[in-house]
Amino acid sequence: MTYSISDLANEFDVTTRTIRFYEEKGLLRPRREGTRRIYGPSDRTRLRLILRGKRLGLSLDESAEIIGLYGTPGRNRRQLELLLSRIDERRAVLERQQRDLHAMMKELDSAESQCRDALDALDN
Amino acid sequence: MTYSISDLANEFDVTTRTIRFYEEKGLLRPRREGTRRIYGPSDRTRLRLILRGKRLGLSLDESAEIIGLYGTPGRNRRQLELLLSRIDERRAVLERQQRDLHAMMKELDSAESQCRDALDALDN
DNA sequence: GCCATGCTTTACGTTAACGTAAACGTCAGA
DNA sequence: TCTGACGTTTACGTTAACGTAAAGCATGGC
Repeated sequence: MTYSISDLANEFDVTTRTIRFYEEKGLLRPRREGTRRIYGPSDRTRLRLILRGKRLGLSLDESAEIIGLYGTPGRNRRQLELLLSRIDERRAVLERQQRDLHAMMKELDSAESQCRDALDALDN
Repeated sequence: MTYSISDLANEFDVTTRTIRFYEEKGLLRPRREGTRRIYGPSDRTRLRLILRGKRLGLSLDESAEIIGLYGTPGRNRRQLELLLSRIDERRAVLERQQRDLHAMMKELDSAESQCRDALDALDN
């Protein structure tokens, strides 16, 4: 399965400019057919991961780093241990986000309750 | 309880410039004592909410909007219903973030497993 | 009286993540 | 043959969220 740049742009609802920008930043490396970019399934996956990172508020560099964590398990012990600690760091951030998310959810719930109460009061 | 600008800056680990910037953007409204800014508990809370928003990847405008959702339950039915729909929109975003967060967590878990396996293999 | 500390305003600088426009190649279809 | 849809590179523009001076007021301690 291969994709053109606008295939991906349409599927993920971004502009082609955005996709080229990600390539410029080293996040994507499509092969070329002449001058045209040809994206394979792995490119598509990387794009998915980048955009997921964005929705979580990550910078492109951060997304790049995280994507780098999946994949090459490294060679020597030092590298592996460093990798493990990076993973832990990331997890800590995600766990904090989870708590923040829950807190914000609760506040939305309470705001909705108040809102519904006010509406009920209007209905008398 | 009141706070100076550097009290808050220290507590939340941001610069005073950041706090003044938030005020400039209308997100904070400390009272003044002469020319000095004096922050009360509610200002402190707002700052907490803003920074929580940031950790979730929200822009300052988005945080401002969300903070606006808590508080004034609005007057008429139209306003209340509009408020409810805003709340629903926000909740939808948070739910998506929750899914994204879970997915990324799982991938980190799997990366860690692979990493540990590789370490075990080195230990023979 | 003087100096350090902390506050103030004003203003220009910086970075990330694209948007936007210009100018050009290529290829299938009328 | 020419037009329109799609692709390319190059390059300058834009917005958000601060950073970084510069210059000045106030005040408490030595």
